[in-house]
Amino acid sequence: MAKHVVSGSKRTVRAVNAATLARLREAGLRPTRQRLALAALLFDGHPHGRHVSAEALFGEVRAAGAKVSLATVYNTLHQFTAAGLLRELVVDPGTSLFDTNVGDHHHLYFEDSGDLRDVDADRIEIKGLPATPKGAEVARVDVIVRLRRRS
Amino acid sequence: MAKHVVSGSKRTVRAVNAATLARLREAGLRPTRQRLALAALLFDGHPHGRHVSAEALFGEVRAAGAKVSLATVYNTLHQFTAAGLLRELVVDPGTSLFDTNVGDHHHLYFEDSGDLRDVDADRIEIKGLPATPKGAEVARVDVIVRLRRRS
DNA sequence: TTTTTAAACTAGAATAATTCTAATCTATTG
DNA sequence: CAATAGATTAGAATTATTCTAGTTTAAAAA
Ligand SMILES: [Mn+2]
Ligand SMILES: [Mn+2]
Ligand SMILES: [Zn+2]
Ligand SMILES: [Zn+2]
Repeated sequence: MAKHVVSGSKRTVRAVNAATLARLREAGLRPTRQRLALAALLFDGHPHGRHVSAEALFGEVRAAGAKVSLATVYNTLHQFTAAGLLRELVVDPGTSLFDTNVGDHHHLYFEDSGDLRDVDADRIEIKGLPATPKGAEVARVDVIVRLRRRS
Repeated sequence: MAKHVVSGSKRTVRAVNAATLARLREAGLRPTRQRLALAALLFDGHPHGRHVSAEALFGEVRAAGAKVSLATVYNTLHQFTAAGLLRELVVDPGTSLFDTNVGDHHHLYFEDSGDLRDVDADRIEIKGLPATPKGAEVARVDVIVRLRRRS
């Protein structure tokens, strides 16, 4: 996988994933140190996508040694969401999750373990929904199947 | 519609909706002044059900002249939910809504107006969902169709 | 009835998630 | 390199919700 060299401030030079860099550039977002670190955690080496909370990602990025504030984590998650790189999603009251899978899909939520699995939208069919009202359009359909241990 | 007389503390006597009283009794919840006031707002005269936030219900109950604390509103909403009289639901990050319709149904959410409409579950059919894993059961399926003004 | 008691209620403090502010820093452009 | 718009940050603020611990009350017992 090709790496590109990006000149940072001073003499710091870091190798950066080309796809990540392209993603940010296309979104009109400057490839800053913080965004690159967060994008790497979000998008690199997760072929099946991931679901992450702001607090959890903050923990990861700090553990990875990058200096990023919590405010920047929130800013970045919302910017990535606005740019279509992420989707925001709520399965439990209280916290948002950010989903790196921005394709049309739904969720299987295991209430006991907290596990969340994707279900491709093109594998399922929803019949009988009321007609979309005149002047409105469907922004998104969210299906969450909540599972618990049997009886 | 029949009213029952309930003896309150001291010499206070209030007329109370019989169905509301029965609902609380069946749930094993004492019909306190506060619960009766909240139940009246939630269940009386809303044939099509309602979706309400804790803060909004708190405003209503105070406007109705009842002295009820916000803590009691939260306690009561959660007790009613545990008793199956309400369902908790999140359409937007940040706040829970409590739904007086506890039948199997889904939602149409108008992002611009904040309006939320029920869609009976038996009018819709969802095909292609993965088989429920062994040892698990479906606790609930939530479908939220998010609508916005066209183009 | 009155008494007793567990349950319920409450104000206010505490917590959790998120957003805001205003000062500092930096990626980009000229 | 210098200028600058955009980005980052610490910490304060806000919002939704929960907790604490003292008070009240509905229901049961006497
Ligand atoms: Mn958000
Ligand atoms: Mn809740
Ligand atoms: Zn997903
Ligand atoms: Zn509903």
